[in-house]
Amino acid sequence: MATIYEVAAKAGVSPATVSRVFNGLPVSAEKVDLVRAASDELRYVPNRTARRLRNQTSELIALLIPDVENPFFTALARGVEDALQAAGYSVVLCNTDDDPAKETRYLDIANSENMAGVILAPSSEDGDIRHLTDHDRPVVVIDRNTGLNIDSVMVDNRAAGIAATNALFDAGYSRVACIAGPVEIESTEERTLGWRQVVAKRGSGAGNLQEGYLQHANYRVDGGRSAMQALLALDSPPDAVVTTNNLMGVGAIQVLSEAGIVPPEIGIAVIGDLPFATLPPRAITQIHLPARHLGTTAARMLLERIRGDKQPARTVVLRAEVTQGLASSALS
Amino acid sequence: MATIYEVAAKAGVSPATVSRVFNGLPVSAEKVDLVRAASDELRYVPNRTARRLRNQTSELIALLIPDVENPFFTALARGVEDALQAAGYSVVLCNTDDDPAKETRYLDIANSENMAGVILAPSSEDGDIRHLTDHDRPVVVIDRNTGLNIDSVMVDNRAAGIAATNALFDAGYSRVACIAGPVEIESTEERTLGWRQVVAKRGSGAGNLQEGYLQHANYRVDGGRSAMQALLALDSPPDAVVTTNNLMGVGAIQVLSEAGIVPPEIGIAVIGDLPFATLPPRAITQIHLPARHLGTTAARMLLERIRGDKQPARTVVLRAEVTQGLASSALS
DNA sequence: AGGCTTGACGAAACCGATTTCTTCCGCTCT
DNA sequence: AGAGCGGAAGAAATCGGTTTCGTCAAGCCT
Repeated sequence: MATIYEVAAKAGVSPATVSRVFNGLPVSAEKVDLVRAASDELRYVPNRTARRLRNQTSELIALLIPDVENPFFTALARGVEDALQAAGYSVVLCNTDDDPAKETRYLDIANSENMAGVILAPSSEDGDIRHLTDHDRPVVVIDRNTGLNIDSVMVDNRAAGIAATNALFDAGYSRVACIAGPVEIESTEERTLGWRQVVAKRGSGAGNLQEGYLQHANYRVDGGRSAMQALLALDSPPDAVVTTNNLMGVGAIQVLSEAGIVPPEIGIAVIGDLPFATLPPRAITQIHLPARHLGTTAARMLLERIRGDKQPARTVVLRAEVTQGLASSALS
Repeated sequence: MATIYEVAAKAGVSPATVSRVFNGLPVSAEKVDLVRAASDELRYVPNRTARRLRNQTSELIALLIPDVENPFFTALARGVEDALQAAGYSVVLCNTDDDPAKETRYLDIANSENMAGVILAPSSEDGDIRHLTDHDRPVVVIDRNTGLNIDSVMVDNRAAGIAATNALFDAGYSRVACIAGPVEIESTEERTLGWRQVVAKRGSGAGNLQEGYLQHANYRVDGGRSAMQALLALDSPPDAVVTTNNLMGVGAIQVLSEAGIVPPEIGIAVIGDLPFATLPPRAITQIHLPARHLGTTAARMLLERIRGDKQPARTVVLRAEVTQGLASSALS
């Protein structure tokens, strides 16, 4: 790797002049040519490490997500990347695996690498977010209330839960269960509250909140599977089910489909998208979470901070959008 | 951010001693205590940029993949991460979006950031891989023949194509079509050759290679959709289809399922995994690509290089594994 | 006791950029 | 003509670590 000194020596100028050429500072046309020729010949690429040590900043932005295998987060990542790429930044994706220790480690890296900013998507447990504000590095948090003075982009999770549940009642189902994620996760709890609220109002008769209709499980496919199996084993199983995330929805649908139960025999509403669903469309109600939009929004807010915006922290709330599934009456 | 100089001043020692304490070099117990106390109090974290400028290396490894939204690549990423994490490295994921320019940009970044190594998964077009060997930085390439002296991990794509096609003939289907990716991509072409080879041998009668049974489309869900629609529109449509990647498989299945055609009325073999499939198991033959294993293997090879292994470049070939689908005879 | 090894540790060089400080040159203005 | 100004460009400081080199004192040997 050629250095700026080698280029300077070859061009017969000082390193300062080479630096000025590369940064567009005023240099005589004659020397510009000399420097360009020398740097081309040596295939000089400025060393970012050295530059960063001096400048105390880079064009790298860290995006921390809990699970690269979850389409919700990869869609979000695309949104982030699209927006930041356009602004000349590069995104490095860090998989925290829902592990606060890994999250903290990557945050430390982002700091000591002098990255330009950080976008943090929630992991199940609260990591040491204080690391962030400490170093006055621009940060945007996605879908998590930190209680700190940090920009955030949220989803209206309560509304999503309400919409999902209402859609099932509207379609004619009456015994609507809920497959929820771990109680520690704020977003899934909010969605569950939305479900509970609608069931309390529209559920049939007195026993509107059937024993066992609320299943907590892990946030992945196998969590959805075991929860659905538990629901099917009930004495009076539900005729419809809401799942509070996409992967649990996949698990639930797998179990039903293995048992030969398909919509509209049962109603299914999934909060989140099923990007690789192989079922006919409209068989399932989906509450589309604006994953990509969350990403672009977070990226734009981060860019404003990087450019020096000092206004108090903002919270932007985005809404989900419903795609209607089949009605229960289609059974007849 | 406290620096090593501030710590040294507070502890009453030289910066060299502080550095030695942090790197486990011999320092008297007394001074170790002084330094630890001072650095704790100042919450000192070594600046990685400065360290790297001196050491010319970091514990960061870049993983370049063409599409973060494709489960094959995210599974691969998990494999890479698992192996490297255990060895004390952190992985940054870069999404090249099948764009040679982006690929080149990330490679340049990996170089000028002095990253410890690079793992490169193929994009459709050949980027400027020569950038890699230039800088004698450890590199492993996944599923692409470079012709250069670079370590690589390959999948036996021909065998996968053969296995997929044989599975359909074995199940009793006789008119087997193929939905292939863009011709430029080597891996999909190899799989297509496998299909062609089996069809030539086992296809019915003279017209064993029906006009239109080979559809080229883009490597995504919509590519699979349009190709499947084209196949259905043929005068004599196939009774089974092989898709040369997972996303095209999803698209094909979606189209079939919308048309009310489900296995075993039609045979489907997908090369790749359908991680979020919502169909009953065994409805579809899957040729499981060892994505995660590809990742761990590549990571391990890279680690050997980072540790100074200088042997000539190696190529490791992994095989896919078949999960059998339903037989055509199940129709009756 | 005197020479020699050994180990701790500070001073200073170094990694490769950027940027300030200075110098130097040519030009304008009175 | 001489003071003053401005632009180009080199010398040197700087970012924050690591590492070499040299010093000094303690311990060991004959």
